[in-house]
Amino acid sequence: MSGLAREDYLADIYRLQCENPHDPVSTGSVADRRGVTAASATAMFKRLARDHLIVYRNYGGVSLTPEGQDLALGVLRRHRLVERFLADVLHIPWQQVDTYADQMEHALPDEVVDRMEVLLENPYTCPHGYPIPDKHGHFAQPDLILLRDLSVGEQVRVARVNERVPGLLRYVEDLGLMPGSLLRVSARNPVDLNVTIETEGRAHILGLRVSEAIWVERLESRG
Amino acid sequence: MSGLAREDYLADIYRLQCENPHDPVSTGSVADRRGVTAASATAMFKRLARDHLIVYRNYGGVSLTPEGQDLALGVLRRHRLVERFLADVLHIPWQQVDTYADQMEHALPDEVVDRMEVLLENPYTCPHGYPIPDKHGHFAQPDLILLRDLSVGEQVRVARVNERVPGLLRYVEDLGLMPGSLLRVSARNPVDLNVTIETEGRAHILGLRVSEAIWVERLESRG
DNA sequence: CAAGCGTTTTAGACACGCTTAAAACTCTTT
DNA sequence: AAAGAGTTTTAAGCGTGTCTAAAACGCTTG
Repeated sequence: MSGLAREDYLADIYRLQCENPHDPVSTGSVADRRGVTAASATAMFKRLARDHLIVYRNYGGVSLTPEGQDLALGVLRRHRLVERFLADVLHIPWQQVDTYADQMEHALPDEVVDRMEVLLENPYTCPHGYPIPDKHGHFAQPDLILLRDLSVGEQVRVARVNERVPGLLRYVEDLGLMPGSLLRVSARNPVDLNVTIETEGRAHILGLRVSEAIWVERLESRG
Repeated sequence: MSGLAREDYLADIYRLQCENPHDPVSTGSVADRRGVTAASATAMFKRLARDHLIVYRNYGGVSLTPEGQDLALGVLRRHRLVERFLADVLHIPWQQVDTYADQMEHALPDEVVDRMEVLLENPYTCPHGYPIPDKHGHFAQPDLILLRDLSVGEQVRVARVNERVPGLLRYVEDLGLMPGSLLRVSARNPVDLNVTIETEGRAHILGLRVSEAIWVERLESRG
């Protein structure tokens, strides 16, 4: 009845769609993300398409139907609320909450998720800065820029850190660049694309792998 | 790899074993408890026996191996800690926590369960009074008596209420007979087996269905 | 435009977990 | 001891979700 893996596929399709909104999501990218073979992804696509949760054309990738997107947003809501819960209530390090939330998110009754939301006082992002959809699938979409794309001298606040880049969370924590941290771009190297930033009085040189995994928001300018 | 339903079967076999420690657990009783057909239970028994988690003889019922019992106790631990968590932290009514915990218990990583235990300050019973095994499967086994078996005049404390008797939790709550409540047996009817009790100044007549679903402990008598 | 490479789909297989229907067994009852 | 009732097991089938190996496709390159 329920279908356990289905929702995971839908959520991953949604995430991939967001990362690259222009083209449809390829079989291989979903298979990679889920850690299964392309053949398995194809088989799942057929089931999801049969149930009108995705649109699937042979050799042409997939996209979510409105119905599929609703389900995907529900999974993301559960996932990110659970992450917040694990971090804020159970004090589990933020490096681990994504993995744990992946395991837990399917089994949680709606009422439990809703009560967690109340307990947490309606957070609107997960600990890594991704938005938490409300019960109707709505969520804030603030104007964020990749750290990679900043100019020298800009002062910004860290808003989001990609939780699926191996080792990044640990690294970012050591540097004091968690969501909410303030930083200033003090230099850019146009050849190797390194970015030098200053935060809490210390300077750090960030490579491309890092600077394109961190989103920031410009500080409100007055006047 | 993991096997989702397997653990449910093991836990239910354990529960049934406790209810009737003398004979082995029958196929039908497990099937009833799990809400599946006897054929399904038989099929699962073969898988569990193949993996040395139960001992299974054709037409002869099943019993847990030490390994199977360890797993079963782990499930019970998770189940009852989650119940406590749902009741105490998320304030979900105790009538519902058993159902929700059933859904959640498989998906919870050990670390999450352990942190819940710390947050709850190491409770040793679930909200209905069943003991919570520790990480090694050990748990307190206090001397409890069925309310059914009390004599007139005895003063006792409610210790445990069977959470799987339909409607009982609601009924018991209305009567003020939650675990911890004190009561005195004021009469017994030897024909219809009704028991009359007094609690908080009010008297109630309890039928057999109720009196054999509530365990009590005798109050410490001072020497 | 054809060759070739990488991606995707098909084909065939398997484990899990469930079903119904029929056969086998056990136990009680006469 | 045979009959019958109730329980349990077998048999056959279905959906999910995965795999490997082989075939089909599509795109880039010579």
